[in-house]
Amino acid sequence: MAARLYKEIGEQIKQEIIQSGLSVGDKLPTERVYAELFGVSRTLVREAFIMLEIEEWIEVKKGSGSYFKSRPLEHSKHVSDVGPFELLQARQVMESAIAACAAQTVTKADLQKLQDTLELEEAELHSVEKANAADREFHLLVAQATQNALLVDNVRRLWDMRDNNPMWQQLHSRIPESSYSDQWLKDHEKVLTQLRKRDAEGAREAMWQHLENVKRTLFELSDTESPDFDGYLFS
Amino acid sequence: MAARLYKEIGEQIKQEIIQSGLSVGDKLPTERVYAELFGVSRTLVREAFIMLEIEEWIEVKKGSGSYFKSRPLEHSKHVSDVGPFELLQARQVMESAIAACAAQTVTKADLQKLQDTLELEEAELHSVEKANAADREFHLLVAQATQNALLVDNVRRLWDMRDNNPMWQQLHSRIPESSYSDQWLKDHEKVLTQLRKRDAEGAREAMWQHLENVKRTLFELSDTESPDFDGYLFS
DNA sequence: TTTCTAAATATGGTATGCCAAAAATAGATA
DNA sequence: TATCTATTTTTGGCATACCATATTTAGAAA
Repeated sequence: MAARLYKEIGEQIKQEIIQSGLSVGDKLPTERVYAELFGVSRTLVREAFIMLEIEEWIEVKKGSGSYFKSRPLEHSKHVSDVGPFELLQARQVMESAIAACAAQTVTKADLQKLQDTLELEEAELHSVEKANAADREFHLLVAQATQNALLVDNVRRLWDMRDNNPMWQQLHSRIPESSYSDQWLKDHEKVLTQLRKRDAEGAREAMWQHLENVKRTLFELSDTESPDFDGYLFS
Repeated sequence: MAARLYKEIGEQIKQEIIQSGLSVGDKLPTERVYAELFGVSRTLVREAFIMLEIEEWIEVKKGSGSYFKSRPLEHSKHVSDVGPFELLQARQVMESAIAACAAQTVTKADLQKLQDTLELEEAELHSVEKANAADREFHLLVAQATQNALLVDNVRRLWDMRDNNPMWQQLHSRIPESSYSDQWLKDHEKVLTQLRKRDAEGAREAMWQHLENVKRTLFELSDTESPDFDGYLFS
């Protein structure tokens, strides 16, 4: 069976690292040692090392050796494992809180950028791609107004998941045909208005309502035209 | 200069993929083609392909070829790049919103688990390791009560960052000596009480206040004992 | 013409060998 | 003895060559 032999070797080496009680910074056995240990060529061990290096388990130094770097964070849930509804709910919870936070830290420069993006959205309504890009940009700008890189990072992650989710792409392609775009634009305007007022609760409510509208739109689309989404939306 | 040549080649191939307008599922040029194109051996291209495979850009099929899989999510901010204060602020914004959400979806089973964990925290106050683990468990359980895997995932990510952050470890090691632990325990009890009442705003406020207390504690510790943290906390 | 089969080809998989940089060692020198 | 230097050894970097499997092609049979 064993397609991807280097991966198996890489996993075995991970186990070795753990079981041998290696500490961060410690030197690993050399490629040649592992090659002999596993009875394969050094090439394969080297490929396994590259895998571990990409996954940030080890650091490889020419002429010196390879060193245990860290036991990296667990892998996050995979993009395709999450349904659009679950994703939107997460966005609603997070982004509304972020909007409230942003209302207290937003600068004039931030507000200007948001205004520009809003106008861009309006101008690009006819283009699915560009309107979507501007939409994403607007939400990211709100997060950036918090001055907190981790919050920005989380919003970006959620949007990346959305844009990479095949189910979303299918649904999203139908949206611009409808009149929803206008509603979303008004929603964004409301968010911006509350941010201008530095009204935390107002911004929270505006963002919450916006995503509530998006959820409803998504639900109507999936309900009327694609009954095959049943059970998946709520996964 | 260029240690890790395979990484450079991998990055160049990524650019090629983007610029050539390749769609998901499309076949990539063969390893041999890239080898000739870049004027290197196939071995290096193969190593670059392994990198792209680990990063989920491509899928490699023996005898057939390599195929564009997806343009994966951008790498998140690295653990060590973020200061404890920024991390806590992110947790405060997110976890308070999550607590509010959880108040509306929490089950009796969830409440029982939270209660058990709370008792465990109380019993393990003397052990830094175990108290910390129970602390983490409590916050994760709150997130799990939302029934939303993405929210759980985000909380877990933030805690992973905390536990892997060297600066936090340094600060954290001093905390159990103090009386703060008692305060945190009471905070957790308040959160649980609000969840029992299914009071969203109450839960939000309780969690917010809890993390406000943590922030204050951290600030006092870093202020009084470690002036060298200046400028880093607010990065 | 269509379809099935076998040979040829294309493509990734693995192994071996030599190169270059770093580290360790031995010896000279103060 | 201590320290600097030259040399050897260790270790990863890269290339070439051959193997195994999937795909394609050519040709025979229906």
